[in-house]
Amino acid sequence: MPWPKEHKRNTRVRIVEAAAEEFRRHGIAQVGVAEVMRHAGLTHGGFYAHFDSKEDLLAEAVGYASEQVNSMLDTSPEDDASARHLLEVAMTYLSSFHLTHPERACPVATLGPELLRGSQKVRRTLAAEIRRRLKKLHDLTSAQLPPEARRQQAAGTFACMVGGLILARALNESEGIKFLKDCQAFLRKALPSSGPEGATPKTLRRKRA
Amino acid sequence: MPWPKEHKRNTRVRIVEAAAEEFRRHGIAQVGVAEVMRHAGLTHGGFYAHFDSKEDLLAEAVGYASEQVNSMLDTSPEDDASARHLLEVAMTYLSSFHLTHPERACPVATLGPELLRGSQKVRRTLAAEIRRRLKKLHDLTSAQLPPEARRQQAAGTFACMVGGLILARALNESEGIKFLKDCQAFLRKALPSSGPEGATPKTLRRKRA
DNA sequence: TGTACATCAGTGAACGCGCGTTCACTGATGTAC
DNA sequence: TGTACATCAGTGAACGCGCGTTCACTGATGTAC
Repeated sequence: MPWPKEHKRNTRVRIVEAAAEEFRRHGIAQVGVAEVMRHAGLTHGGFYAHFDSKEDLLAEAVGYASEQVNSMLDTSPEDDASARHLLEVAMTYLSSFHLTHPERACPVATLGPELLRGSQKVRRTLAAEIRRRLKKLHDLTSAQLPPEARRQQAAGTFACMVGGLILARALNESEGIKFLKDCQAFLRKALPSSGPEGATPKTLRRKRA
Repeated sequence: MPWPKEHKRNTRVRIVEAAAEEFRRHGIAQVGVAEVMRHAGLTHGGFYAHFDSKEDLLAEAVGYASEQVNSMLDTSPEDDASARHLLEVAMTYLSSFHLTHPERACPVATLGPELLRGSQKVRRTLAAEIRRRLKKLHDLTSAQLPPEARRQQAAGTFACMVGGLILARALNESEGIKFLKDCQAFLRKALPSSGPEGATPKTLRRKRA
């Protein structure tokens, strides 16, 4: 083998990263294969040695972006505890950082409806990522609640996160940030804390170790 | 004037209607000017006698679609009362009819992020329509609540509506309908009823006349 | 150790299609006489 | 009332650009000897 084993694999990853960033920043139709390749430090001709089509790249980019957001949600800037509450995850999602960095943001919020018009592969990936995130949010709800209540909290919170970010992005920046804060406050009131005493988010943070 | 006065104006409206429907059904990039014109019963050449560009048409189509959704929200299938509660509006928005009819659905949910990449005119129209809807929802909140609570309810409910519909559309139909129902239930619990007694939505319906 | 070689990741010119936009023309309509 | 005319809504061929995709080629690399 004339090339280091991982060389091509690494290049492929670089292309997916570039695509995930550019698609989210500028939209799918607005970003050509050539532009993605340029951002990966390559020329467009080599693209089809890595992917069958632009749509296939898109499907992978969606998976990559979703994974990236999942890890963002798992770690908050102010809180390095490993166990996080549903409410904290929602607060991170509805943060102004997330608002002003579409290139690293949730692909549902940045590309959402566009993805539904993609190939079957793209739609499947999107649906799978949504189910995964939904389950994740569900697992963060209080185990003491009845099953329907947990499902409803996960669904409603997820919806509020996605819709909140999209609507905030459609307004101007300062208006958008205010809108996010209102969504945050709404969820704080809507989501009963894990303890029965109605604790504020601050008191919910549990540090480990 | 060789043609009836309103002839051209009517044609223009037909083009906007066709565009509002096709863009929402298939996406902006997927629907060409020629296709819109065909749906309006015309050929593509005449388009520029009515609009300066596809983007200008899009801006008008967004306004038209938004208005259409506003009137859908103002009238519910089961309730012809003129005064509707915030919760009822949200239930209508999160209905399976709205889910399965993207061509008549809310343009934020069907086109959302795509519109942010449009011309300034498109973005301005979108932002204006969102502010208008937000105000409308705000006015439906209980006047007895403190101002921030009303703002937060309007924002959070709006976010939950938009995000709920988008996420539901990304899942398959039966899964999507379940998801919508969970979002509905979430909002029913989150939104305190106008009366202090915690009435269910049914009891909130006030008929006039 | 050095050199010829085979492999294959990456290059860049080219193709072809779709679509937004333009423009010279057509023909339906109301008006003047 | 009927007819010639001016107007302008609508037609359809054509242009040109961008982009997804293809393909013959290049050249960097590890290997065999």
